[in-house]
Amino acid sequence: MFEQNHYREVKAILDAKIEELGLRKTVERYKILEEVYKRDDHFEADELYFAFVERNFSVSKSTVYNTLDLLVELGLVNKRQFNGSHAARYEKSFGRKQHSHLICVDCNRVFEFCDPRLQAIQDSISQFYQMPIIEHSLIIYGQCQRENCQKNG
Amino acid sequence: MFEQNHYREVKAILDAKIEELGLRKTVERYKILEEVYKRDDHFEADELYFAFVERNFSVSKSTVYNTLDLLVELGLVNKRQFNGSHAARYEKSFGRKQHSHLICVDCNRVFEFCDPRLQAIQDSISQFYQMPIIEHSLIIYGQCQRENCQKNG
DNA sequence: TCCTTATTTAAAATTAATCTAAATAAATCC
DNA sequence: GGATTTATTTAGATTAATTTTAAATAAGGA
Repeated sequence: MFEQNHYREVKAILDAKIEELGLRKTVERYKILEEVYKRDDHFEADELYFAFVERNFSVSKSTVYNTLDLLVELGLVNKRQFNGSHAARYEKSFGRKQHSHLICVDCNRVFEFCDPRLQAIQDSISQFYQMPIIEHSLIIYGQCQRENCQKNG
Repeated sequence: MFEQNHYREVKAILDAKIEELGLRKTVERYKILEEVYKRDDHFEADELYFAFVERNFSVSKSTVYNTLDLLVELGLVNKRQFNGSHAARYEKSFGRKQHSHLICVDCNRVFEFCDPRLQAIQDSISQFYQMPIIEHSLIIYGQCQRENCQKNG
């Protein structure tokens, strides 16, 4: 089976960052990175934790939270807060263009899109307010109306 | 003192909606609506609750949460989730243009702006995905760098 | 005024996330 | 390789925001 995700690349990055920062190379950190890069969805910390539980790989929730935070800091993972939902959602970020989300308010399906005009808006705002911009988050809420779309589906 | 907010108008709307939906006109609902329309900030449910406590008007937290939800449903209040912060934030919505937020990641100051290109993006997305759009949320995170800007200020 | 039932309430429960202190295990030293 | 140091993991307790529950209250109609 050929490599289907960017695990090799991001592992190399994590290796380098860990050395640079004098951290330790723990089994958990690499396992979590690997799992994150296997997934294509926008998952909660809890979902990741239970994916491990199901597969009998033992990690604690604390480690899942801590490691996700670390990966976010290192720029390997994005953290987002979607509408209403109390819990934060994560997704891999390496090798992916900065993108926005379109979410179906009925079934919660997530679509990703990229519109260059958003960068233009960001630039204008940065200039107008004379503020350096760190990041932005655009979420559009709509109704996908697919035949199998249903509340909380 | 002249009227400084839209309380009269939104009260009329709430009246109508309450009648239309067969709900009851309770003291709490109008008090909360009034307080929301006195404020110009992006407040948490808790902050609203404590504003009442300080003024010796007794409402329970449950009612604050329930009523804010109701006002959101009726379109009189907007609910937003800003970065990192666990708690949801609310603001009045009547008589206000749809706007986006620019937030200082250091001091949490909130700036509001409006860019017509965002509507254009929304329209394109709606057309491309063939989905009716309910709403959108754009939040830009930057650093305001004012002299009195400081972490958690 | 009485009656029905929507609404409010205090308190308990839930959820997501963080903190704590003890146990474990990387990395370094000899 | 074995001992040592200390970063990391862990289970469990804790916090914060919100929701639920079931009893008490009060709006609106008869």
